[in-house]
Amino acid sequence: MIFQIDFQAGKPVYLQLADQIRYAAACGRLQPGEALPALRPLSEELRVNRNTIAKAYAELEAQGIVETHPGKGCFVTANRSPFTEPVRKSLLLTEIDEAVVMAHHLQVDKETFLQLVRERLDYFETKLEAAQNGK
Amino acid sequence: MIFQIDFQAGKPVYLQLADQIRYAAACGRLQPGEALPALRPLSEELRVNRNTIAKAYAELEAQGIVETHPGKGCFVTANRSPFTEPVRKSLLLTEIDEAVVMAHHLQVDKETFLQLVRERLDYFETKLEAAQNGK
DNA sequence: CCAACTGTCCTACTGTTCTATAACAGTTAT
DNA sequence: ATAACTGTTATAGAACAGTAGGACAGTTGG
Repeated sequence: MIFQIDFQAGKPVYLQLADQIRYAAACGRLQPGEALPALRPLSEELRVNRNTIAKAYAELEAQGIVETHPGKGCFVTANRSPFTEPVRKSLLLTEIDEAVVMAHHLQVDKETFLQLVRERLDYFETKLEAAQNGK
Repeated sequence: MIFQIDFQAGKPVYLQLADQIRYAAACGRLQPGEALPALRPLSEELRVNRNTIAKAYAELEAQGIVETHPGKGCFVTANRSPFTEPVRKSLLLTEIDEAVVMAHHLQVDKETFLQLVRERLDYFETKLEAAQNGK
């Protein structure tokens, strides 16, 4: 379990960490029910304050990706979003539009873009299956 | 030309504005060569400081979407990214992965996701063609 | 030239992020 | 019970990002 923080990236450390955990959960490297590293050990490993780790975990809890239990730890949840169906669809469309708009400005054509999306979907699917069979 | 700022969104105003202009350029509502609103009039209309508008324009200039000329104004550029091909592909993959990861946590399956992406691509394509024929 | 417009620069205030520290409360194994 | 873990809360301070207003410099049309 190793996370990589870039202190010169401009992006807040707690968001970098939250992104990486969210990513790991999506590709099965972190399984539902699995415990995240405790605040203090991880804060030492990443050379970051405890509160910064706690803020990342709080961020993920707000998104329904982990649950924290005082005294026990922070655990990856089984997949369930705290948002209603219309809200989830709206959130996802916003994210998709950002990618589509970026593709336009980077002059990536429609078919190339769709091919990239398929590749990434397959990649995550493969990773997920491998992680589930492995355990 | 009307932009909509949400002061309670948590997202910085200058980024909200940059996003909307980038979006408008991608769907042809803003054409290459067209001038953006001047700093002061737009800052009055949106009830924000001139410098906030200027920061949004600077953000877009760094992404190669607009060019500003002191004394003249800020203009939408013909489509050309300031980044090299590998950098552009990496930027786009990061954006795509964010959407794919979000789809996973929102429990949107692969086929539904792909269908949403196709819909949005078609939507932008249609908008772009309509804008180009209209002018 | 000059008035009215354009964007730019500098300074200041505010909120956020991160750090650091301390004290607190729940859980677990001994 | 106690020791050693877990996360939580509160506080303070430094560094930085976001926003704002005044003064400045380039451009344009009368």
